[in-house]
Amino acid sequence: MYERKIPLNLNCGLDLIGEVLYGKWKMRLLWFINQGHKRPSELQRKIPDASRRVLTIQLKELEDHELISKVIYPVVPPKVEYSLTDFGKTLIPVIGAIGGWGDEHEERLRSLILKRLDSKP
Amino acid sequence: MYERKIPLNLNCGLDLIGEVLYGKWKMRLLWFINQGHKRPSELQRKIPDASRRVLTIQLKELEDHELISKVIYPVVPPKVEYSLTDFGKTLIPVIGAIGGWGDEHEERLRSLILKRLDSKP
DNA sequence: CAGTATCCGAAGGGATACTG
DNA sequence: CAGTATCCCTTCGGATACTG
Repeated sequence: MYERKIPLNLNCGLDLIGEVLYGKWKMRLLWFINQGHKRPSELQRKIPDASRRVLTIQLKELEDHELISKVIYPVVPPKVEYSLTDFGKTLIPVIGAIGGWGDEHEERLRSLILKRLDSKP
Repeated sequence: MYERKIPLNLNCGLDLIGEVLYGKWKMRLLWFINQGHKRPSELQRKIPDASRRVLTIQLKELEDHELISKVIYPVVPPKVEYSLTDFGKTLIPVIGAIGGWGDEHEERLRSLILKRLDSKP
């Protein structure tokens, strides 16, 4: 049985959603899958900055958390498709709100983030 | 000048909001500050699982990102108060949506998270 | 095409003790 | 009360090469 070394907090909604959405590319994966980009190679093309390994890992986590489901077609070459579960679909408006806020304040955010990095260590 | 070793992605709203909200306790800090819990010791009491050091760091980051502002009263013992900026206030509905989704699916999430941890390594 | 194995560095965050 | 300084370990994610 797995034992986390760093304590897990599951006290409130913010903790809980953190557990399923943390991971650098997860929200984008959900977003693109929702838009109909279902195959791993497609997602990889949509998110070229991510390594294939990490995409696979995060897709697996999303699947374990029942936000997406996976269908493997027994053909050569292999074909795989992901789709949102009903549960996963309920998250889309939330991700929309998050991304919407980010888009709305895009320039300001970019400048604040870069300013902070410049003055850091 | 600071240089990130791990690439920074600032391509879309989801990246940008990630930069300012990543950090284990940041959303909760904003939430509690919004509810009128302004002093560090108060926040510490609200979030006992976090160490004082990390709270200080994350408060500083929120301040650098102009989501909160800090007032230091020149008294002994020291007194400090944080408040949301107008910019920070625009985030509250988003955090509400995030936490709301988490609360709404609380039981299911908790069980999924724990199940995944159990079967992990 | 999809996924796995290995290796490694970066960054987050916890504990503790300390200062003003 | 508020904040800082160390120290250290966990976890995340990147690069690359490989298998079915």
